[in-house]
Amino acid sequence: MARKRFDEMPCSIAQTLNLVGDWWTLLIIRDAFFGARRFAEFETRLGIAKNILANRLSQLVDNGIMRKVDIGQTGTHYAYELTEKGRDLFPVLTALRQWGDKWVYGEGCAPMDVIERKSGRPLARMLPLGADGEPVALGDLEIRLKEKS
Amino acid sequence: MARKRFDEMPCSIAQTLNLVGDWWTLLIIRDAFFGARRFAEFETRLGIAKNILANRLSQLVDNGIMRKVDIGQTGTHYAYELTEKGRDLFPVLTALRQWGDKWVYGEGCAPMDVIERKSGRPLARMLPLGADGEPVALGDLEIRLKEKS
DNA sequence: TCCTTTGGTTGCGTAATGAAACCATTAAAG
DNA sequence: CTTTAATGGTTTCATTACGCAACCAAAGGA
Repeated sequence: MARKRFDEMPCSIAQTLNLVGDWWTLLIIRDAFFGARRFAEFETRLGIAKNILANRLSQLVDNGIMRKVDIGQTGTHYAYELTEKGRDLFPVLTALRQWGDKWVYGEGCAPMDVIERKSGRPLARMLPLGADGEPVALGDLEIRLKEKS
Repeated sequence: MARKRFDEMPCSIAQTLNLVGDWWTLLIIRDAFFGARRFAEFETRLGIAKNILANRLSQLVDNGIMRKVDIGQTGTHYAYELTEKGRDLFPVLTALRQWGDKWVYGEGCAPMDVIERKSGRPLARMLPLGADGEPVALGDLEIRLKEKS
């Protein structure tokens, strides 16, 4: 049967995965962060089939995560770029990358570094912090579900 | 054809998605964080088909993200629990949740809050920080690819 | 004028998904 | 001791989505 949707799950994680949680979508967004803008660019960088790419890009545009800009004079050249909503996924990609750096490649063996030009150093490891700015302990967390109105 | 694998992509994001990037896997991990341990618990919480759940759990165990523990005396009761590698995905889930809180539900309308007991307040918004502890500007980043040895 | 580039769409075969039925082992109930 | 239920799956089968390749239309360039 069709892929199951998580639409009805009252959970931000499920909802987010519903929008960007498929095999290719986050990689498209990654390449957009890394500078890809054109249809053909995404195609060759990712090695993705054209129909899948077209489908995913139009979903991303529909969901307000990317925007299709008509460049060139008459309408056969387009650029796809991230909206603010899309750029706001940067923490998600960073968390994924840092996990892979540590657990897939091992500390110091990652195939790519993301460097802050200002300091010349890599980004700090992202950790969920409490209100006081200290890393939280998993055991100190409490999930509070809201009543549905 | 089969789903395309990202095995060969030299990128921590692709590698991480390869391990946890499928439709159900991150939701299984989410429920593990929220206290689910038994096969049937995951099944009813998620509404997932048994074959898919069995498949995903065994993948997670194979990849070292979860561990299958024999509870009960003789071997018909098992608990699935996160390893350290799995618990280390908490930043990923937090980033996904916070994005959905903001962009799907809107600030203050999220269906669940994650509260730090110590302070009684929700976690801070996760942001990629530079080496100096200040949030990074997207424009100030540089990707540095390592040569393959 | 013809050829190439861009950005797709269409068909088709195959793999993965999801529902339901089935099953073996063990605990619990009577 | 026999029967019943629960746990944790496996199997079967229909449906869907993925991936490849071929095709295509509009615009630009030679």
